[in-house]
Amino acid sequence: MTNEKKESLNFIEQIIEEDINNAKHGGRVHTRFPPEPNGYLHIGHAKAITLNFEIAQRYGGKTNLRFDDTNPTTEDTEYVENIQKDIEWLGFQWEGEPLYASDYFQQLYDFAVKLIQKGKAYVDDSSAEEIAAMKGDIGVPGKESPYRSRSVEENLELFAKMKEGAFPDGAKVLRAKIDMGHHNLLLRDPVMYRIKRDRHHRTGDEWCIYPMYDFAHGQSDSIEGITHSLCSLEFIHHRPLYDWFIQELEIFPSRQIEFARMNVSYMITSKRKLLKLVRDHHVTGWDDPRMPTLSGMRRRGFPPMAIRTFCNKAGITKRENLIDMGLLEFCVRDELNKTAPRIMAVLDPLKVVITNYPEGQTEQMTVVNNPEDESMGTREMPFSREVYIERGDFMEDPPKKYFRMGPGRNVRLKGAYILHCDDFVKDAETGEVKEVHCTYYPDSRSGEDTSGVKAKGTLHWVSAAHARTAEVRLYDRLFSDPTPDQHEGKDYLDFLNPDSLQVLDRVYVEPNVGELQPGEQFQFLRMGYYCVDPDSTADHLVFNRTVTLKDGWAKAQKKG
RNA sequence: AGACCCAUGGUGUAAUUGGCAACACAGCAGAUUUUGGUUCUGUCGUUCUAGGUUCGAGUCCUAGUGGGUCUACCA
Repeated sequence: MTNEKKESLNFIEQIIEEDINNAKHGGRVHTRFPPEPNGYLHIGHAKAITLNFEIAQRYGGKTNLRFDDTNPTTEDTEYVENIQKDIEWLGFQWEGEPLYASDYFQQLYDFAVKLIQKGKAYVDDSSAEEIAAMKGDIGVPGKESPYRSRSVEENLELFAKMKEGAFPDGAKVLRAKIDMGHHNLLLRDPVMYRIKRDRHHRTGDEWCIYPMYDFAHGQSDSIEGITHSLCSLEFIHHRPLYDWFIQELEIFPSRQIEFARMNVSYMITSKRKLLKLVRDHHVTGWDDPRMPTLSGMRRRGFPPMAIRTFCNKAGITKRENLIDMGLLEFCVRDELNKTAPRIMAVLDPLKVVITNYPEGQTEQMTVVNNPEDESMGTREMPFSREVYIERGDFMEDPPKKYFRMGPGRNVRLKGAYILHCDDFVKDAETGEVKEVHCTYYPDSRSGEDTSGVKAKGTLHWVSAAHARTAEVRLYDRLFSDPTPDQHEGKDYLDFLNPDSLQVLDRVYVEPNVGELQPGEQFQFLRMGYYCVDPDSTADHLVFNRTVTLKDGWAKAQKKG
């Protein structure tokens, strides 16, 4: 093996390697990704998914997909399906079939009975309000419930009746008997089971009692033999409870390890806030290309590998973090630069007439598809007397450092000829430049240029007679503030970027792009990366802007 | 108020576990370029504070400061 630089380990990898070295669990590594099927996956989930799957892969382990479906009121199979699709899109495959916490309802019930028999759980008749009132406060001990000292027999009987449906919703709960004075509120006799008669998306009406997160998650981990249960920092206070149940139940000791969730500037990940964006039509849906959801980023054209690279670059620690969205964009560009074929498209067309080019003549110009990857080959582009260039590539009176077209200047059309700009025509009313007149140097053809003419710059272009028309949707960040939901007294909706979507309906695209499939990605030369939207049809092409190219000229201009 | 977690350039993450603080992104300057892209080179800038242990502290100890989390029959 080569002696490469020793790769540094994050703190979770360090724990795992230590466990492997100590032959803990026979050196086995088994992780899980445990979404609740009540919403769409977003960039934050991508981090958890990437971590769980890649870390298991790295140590020859496995990763389960387990739906944490213990709350029938909010959960649905629609989410189950989309979540699976998103994980597969990222390129991961879970071990075996998808698993469900609801598969373990009977086992969980039996666990609860065991705890009752040990005198470690009791049925409480108190209302939710009473339980909250008796909970105490931060720094203030709670009070024990009057039902806390029921006999094991009575508890067993009442719990069985709860299951049979003898009591109305909310009438009783099963609680763990731990310590009402504990400084960790979660250890003040946490609720294990509640009565709820909602129809469950998988078990239907089979159950009317459902376990709470704390009495389902760790137990499910244990049942599946999960060795390292990775979760975000907000569960750190749950760990003593996680461990307490495992110890009292005497079951497989999964270990919970917490890491800081990833925050990305200009993005929000609150399910509630995302839902509101959809409900109030600030976006077109969960898969709107501006959404931080995986389905949104997919539609936007972010390659899954770029998202994974981004998650890895963000790293794993226990600190609060705010990662620059620029890093995500860098990962997207870096990936697309290698993989996306170049085509030419003129977003804001300006007609150029080549006055010395024969009318009715067409030449085929050979253009490389990707200078980064020769194997992607070349294509032919028709060239004729009238072409479109980008309006921004012409200036009546350009400054010295402007490397584009202006009166008297020579500019190359990429892959074609060098043009000399002779004249331009303005609209009498608006003053807008309508047309530019040029002459071409016949011996300057790309690849066989003997003209000796120096071009000021190189422009992309499309032959007017051959161009295809397309709609292009220019997307920008959804919010104008890096942390829209972190401002006191202001709502995140106050920071919605009014220019997050701009629709161009008369874009000219070079003709030889073939049959376009939704999701297909291109670099519009000099303009950015674009992908075919699912709305696109053979008659009406629709492209989404994934991300712009890095633009040194724009930056220089901004500086003035 | 109590408990718990955290603190390294603008941002994020490292530092062979006590031995010359580095990598990436962003920024700046330049070279190359038939994409003002890519690539390449250079450059800017970092250990929260105060004590202590030590030959030696980003790393260990104490205190402080700052930030975060926790009182759902949600997950």
